[in-house]
Amino acid sequence: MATRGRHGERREQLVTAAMAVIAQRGVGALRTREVAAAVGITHASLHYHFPNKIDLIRAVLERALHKQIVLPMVHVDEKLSAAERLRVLLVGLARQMRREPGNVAVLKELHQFADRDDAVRALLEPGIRRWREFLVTLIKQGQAEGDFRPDLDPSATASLLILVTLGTRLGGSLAPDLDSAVLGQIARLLGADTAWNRGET
Amino acid sequence: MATRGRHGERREQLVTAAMAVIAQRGVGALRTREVAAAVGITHASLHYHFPNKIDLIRAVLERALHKQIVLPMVHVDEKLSAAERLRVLLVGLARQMRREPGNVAVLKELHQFADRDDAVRALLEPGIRRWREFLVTLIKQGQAEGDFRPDLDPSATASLLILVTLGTRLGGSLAPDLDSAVLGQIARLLGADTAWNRGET
Amino acid sequence: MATRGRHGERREQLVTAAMAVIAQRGVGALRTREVAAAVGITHASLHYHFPNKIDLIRAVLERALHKQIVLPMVHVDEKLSAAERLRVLLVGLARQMRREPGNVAVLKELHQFADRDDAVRALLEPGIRRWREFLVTLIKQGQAEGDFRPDLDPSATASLLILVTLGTRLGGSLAPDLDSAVLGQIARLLGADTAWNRGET
Amino acid sequence: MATRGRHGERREQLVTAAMAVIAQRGVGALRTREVAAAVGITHASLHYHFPNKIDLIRAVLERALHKQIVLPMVHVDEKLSAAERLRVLLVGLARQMRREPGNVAVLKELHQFADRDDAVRALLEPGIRRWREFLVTLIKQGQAEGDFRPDLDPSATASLLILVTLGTRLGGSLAPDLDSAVLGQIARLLGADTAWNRGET
DNA sequence: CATGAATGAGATTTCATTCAT
DNA sequence: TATGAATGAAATCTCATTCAT
Repeated sequence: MATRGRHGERREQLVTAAMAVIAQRGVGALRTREVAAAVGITHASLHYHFPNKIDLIRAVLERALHKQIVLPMVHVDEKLSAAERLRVLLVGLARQMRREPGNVAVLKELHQFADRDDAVRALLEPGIRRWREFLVTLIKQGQAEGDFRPDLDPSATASLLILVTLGTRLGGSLAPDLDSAVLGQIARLLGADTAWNRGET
Repeated sequence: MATRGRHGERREQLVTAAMAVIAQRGVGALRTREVAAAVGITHASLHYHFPNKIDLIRAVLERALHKQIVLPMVHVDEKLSAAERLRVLLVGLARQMRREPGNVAVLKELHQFADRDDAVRALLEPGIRRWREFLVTLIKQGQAEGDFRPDLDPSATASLLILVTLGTRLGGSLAPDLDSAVLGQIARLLGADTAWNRGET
Repeated sequence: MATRGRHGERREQLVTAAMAVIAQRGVGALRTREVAAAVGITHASLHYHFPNKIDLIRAVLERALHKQIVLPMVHVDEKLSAAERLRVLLVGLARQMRREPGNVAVLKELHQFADRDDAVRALLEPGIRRWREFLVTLIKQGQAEGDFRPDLDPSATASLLILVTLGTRLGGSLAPDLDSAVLGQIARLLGADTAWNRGET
Repeated sequence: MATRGRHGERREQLVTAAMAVIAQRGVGALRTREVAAAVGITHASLHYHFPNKIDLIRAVLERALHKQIVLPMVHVDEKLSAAERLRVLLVGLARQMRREPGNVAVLKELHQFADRDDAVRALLEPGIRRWREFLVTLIKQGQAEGDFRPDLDPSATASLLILVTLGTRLGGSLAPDLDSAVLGQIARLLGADTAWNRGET
């Protein structure tokens, strides 16, 4: 409220700067001074654009969420089979995490935040919910297409996959890589006797 | 190994108090004063037991790690089959996480910390490494005993399971529950045609 | 050069206040809170002008040095003979020290400091070096003008005079006064049979 | 009072340790903990030997004073001429300062202290007074023996020499060395036409 | 003589926030 | 929009000192 300047170029610069800091050193290390300085204004001026520090953080969250969850789901080629789309999705996720570690770090930080900030939580939750719904649909389709084992519980399997992505995203450098070996193993586990179970990654 | 003290009763009290704070409000909200007050001493006195705040944090980590990772691994009945031991382990983990959410929260916080504090990271890393080794062994045994699919890549599967536990642990309230549906699904995925795949959760 | 500020009025006030404290009770007794209060701001505000306590101390030193060493050298009447200029300089020094004991005390404190703070030392050293060069020149001129004994080693004599001034400045209340008896004695010692040795202080 | 243990070996060790710290880093950096640790006891135990920190400091002072002022005066060969004794004294002082910089540093620190601690001052003052008396006597003797200029004002000259020694002692690394050139110059200045003025250092 | 434990009284520094200009 | 100046409220850390054992 009363937060958004008209076209808000400065605002965007500030969000970008803040995101960089959060990615590298965590929300806990976010200093308004530093962010302001990064775009060439005083920390006093930052408060014109974001009355509170928390508003700045939320703006960062919005942006990160958009890039990491919304975009991937949108961009999968709709002509592929469900099994292939799942694979493409996971591979893409893994690749993007490798390419934009900053984004991941930001999300990680914000997950942490979500536990105690309801507003942040409210932003994060629907993202996960949609992700789950998407997976469930995908799994059912895959079963219908005969690519996935028919005895899969779509919901439980979606949970499983969500846990895997969360583990990857939040485990940081301590988590095992979501590399092709692991992705292949997932494929083989989910696959019906026919398709994935016959062989290739 | 830690910092001081033969008896170290006070030290333990302080660690307990600090753990509670971290669990409820995060490392970022840890205040030495508060911790000290919680056990009835001055913050100056706290510094007698822990010269630095970070030493206190590390002590908390050691404890949480011990309870959450070391103890579970130790307490599995060695007479069970590998498949059953894995299930027991996962069920136990899920149960303990439900029973001691504080511990989980602490670990979550400290995972975050690990990315930037090498000392903390050094404590966390071997825990994960041993957990992985344990899983790999278990999977191989399960395969030898005919309970797990022979085409499982033990290492990749271990990675997968680690990601799942990390996801559970770090996803917090946003992560899907590691409930019996999910555990059952895991069992069915890993199982050879014979054992787990024939039936019960 | 210092730290901040175009106007820097507050900065100057703070330096003045700090100088007073150092003069009366020593650098060791300098408290940012006290200095800030003396000019009517909070100690938090002081840190706006001087990020570190040490920056404040250095600013004090700069000022004291200027007043005590630079200014006196500048203000000697150039029309006098070298011998008379030396006497004027020493008399003036003695007088100023009597009039502004604060300044002396500050310099004394800072001399102490210089042994362990390179930045302070770097400020103090050129002052001494220029003082020495000035004395050497003066002595040579005095010799040329026939007022000083021709067998004086200008450098050694300069050292001697520096030691005397240092002794005066640093000896504090325990040092003998640099009074007219002593100044007269110096004059007589340096003088050629002609000039100073003939008489008055 | 009530400070001295019976034979006080520990006491001496503590004084030695404290002296080392003061010499290297100044009284301001003296920490009871450190001193205690240096002799292998706790800082709590130190307070058995020295109820107050200031008592420790005073003990250090007593020792330093004794070594630096009392001892040199005592050990000059009484068979020499006054002029030679003065030279021996100054040379010895310079040499000792070069050999035991720690002692000098301690004295320097304590001079500083003296300005604000009357007890310390009371210890330092008689040392200087006796030093002055000694010099006055020496100068008079030297005049009587025909080695010093008869027109020297013994008291003023003594002041001068005291200032020189103070300057040397307190100027620290910033002061000119009291080397043979300077000592020679002093000799030539004081010398009657006969003795020192004729030539050699 | 010595120690472990505790304490009081600070000291410096950090930082988001406010506000007049 | 932006800034300089100030502030409040903390937070961590230091250190001499005390005292029961």
